[in-house]
Amino acid sequence: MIEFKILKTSKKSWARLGVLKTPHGEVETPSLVPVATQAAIKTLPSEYLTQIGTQIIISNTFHLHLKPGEAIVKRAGGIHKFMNWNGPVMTDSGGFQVFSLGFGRDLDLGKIKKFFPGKITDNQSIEKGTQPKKVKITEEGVHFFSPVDGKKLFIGPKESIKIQESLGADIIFAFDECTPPVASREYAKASLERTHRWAKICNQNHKTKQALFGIVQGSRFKDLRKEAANFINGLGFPGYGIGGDLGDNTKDMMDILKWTVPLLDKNKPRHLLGIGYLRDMEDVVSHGIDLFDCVVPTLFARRNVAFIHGKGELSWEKLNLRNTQFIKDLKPLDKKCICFVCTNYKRTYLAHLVRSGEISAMSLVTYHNLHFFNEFVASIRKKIKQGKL
RNA sequence: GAGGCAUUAGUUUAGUGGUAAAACUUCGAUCUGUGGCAUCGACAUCACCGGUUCAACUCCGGUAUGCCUCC
Repeated sequence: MIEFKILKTSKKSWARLGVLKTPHGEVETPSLVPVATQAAIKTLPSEYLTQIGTQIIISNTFHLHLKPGEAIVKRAGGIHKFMNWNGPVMTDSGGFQVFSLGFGRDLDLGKIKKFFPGKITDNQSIEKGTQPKKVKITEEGVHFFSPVDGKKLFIGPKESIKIQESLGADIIFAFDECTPPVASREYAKASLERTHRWAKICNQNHKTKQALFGIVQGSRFKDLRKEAANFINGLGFPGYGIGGDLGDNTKDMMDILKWTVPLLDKNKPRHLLGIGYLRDMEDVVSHGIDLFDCVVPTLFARRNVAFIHGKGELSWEKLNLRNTQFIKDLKPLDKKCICFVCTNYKRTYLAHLVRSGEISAMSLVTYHNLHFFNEFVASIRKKIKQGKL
């Protein structure tokens, strides 16, 4: 079980400061949840997570089911022992893979709509009844293929819950369909109704003391989002995820939060699924979000992009360590950063590692980026505490 | 000295009588509940000098350089 304690509610916005208590420790909220898809923060040993301010991580049902299989994780004593991380853990339900391996793969697009020349047009939309090419979505669940070996597999609400119970995370998510950003209203409505039926099934089949979060879908449509928030709120989950496509830009995303957040039980934590640009973080928090997971700090690190302090407080810059200028740069990665990497390594060396294809480049930048993001969120918490947000 | 073959992007190679293709490198950009450590751009007076032709990187001759064979 979890317990969510709100320490302070902002008078200026919907932001709040809280503590989320789990069987594996406490999380100060708002908090970033780094992504450990395959029970690993890529390139980083679990021991390092604490020193970079990580309080909770999220792993993935679909991927762990494929490899190594939940039985193996259970046999090892559950996901915490399996990966030697004794802090709080969430598992995503596999609902995102319905999208990422389905329409996302077909159209080569992410869940925030962007213009991809030649792939989609402005007015293209996915109509009700359409299926992705390789994934088949039915009333009972979803027929997937394994990205590892192409093998077919089926995951529905019951299966997802069962797998997540075997994995043993502190917080688990209901199985949903993450809808594509080009879904028509009719598609989104039909999908939402099915996601709601699945949410009920997840709730009924859930037997353990793990906290099961319901997920609010509804795409970019106001009435559907409100309907979703009301419905999910009515099922009595101990927390909520807000997922699916979140419009075309930050403003749309904020609109969606404005529609949904007020309809959710204010005493329960709200998790914004998959969102975490530094650019949006204050906005997201001021619209009432307590937790959010994002691959940006870790994924960008492996693409040689480091995030560093900008001039002011809560300002930042992006550094592409591949750029020529850094090979001769004797400055630390981020002179305002106190992390292990910034206090010990110079840009010239990191740039060299990047150019030489040394694996440690990814590791060191991942370490720094997570430190930076965690510190960034800590500054936001401080701002709420001081009444500035 | 004679003969043969070769010379195309930084590198390694395609290719065609109508101003060039790929991989890697280099330069830059992108990435939001992570199938891929990826994706998308940029970068060449086709060794040099002549000739044939409406048109030559392509055909012909010469020069240079390299490799091979023979004397």
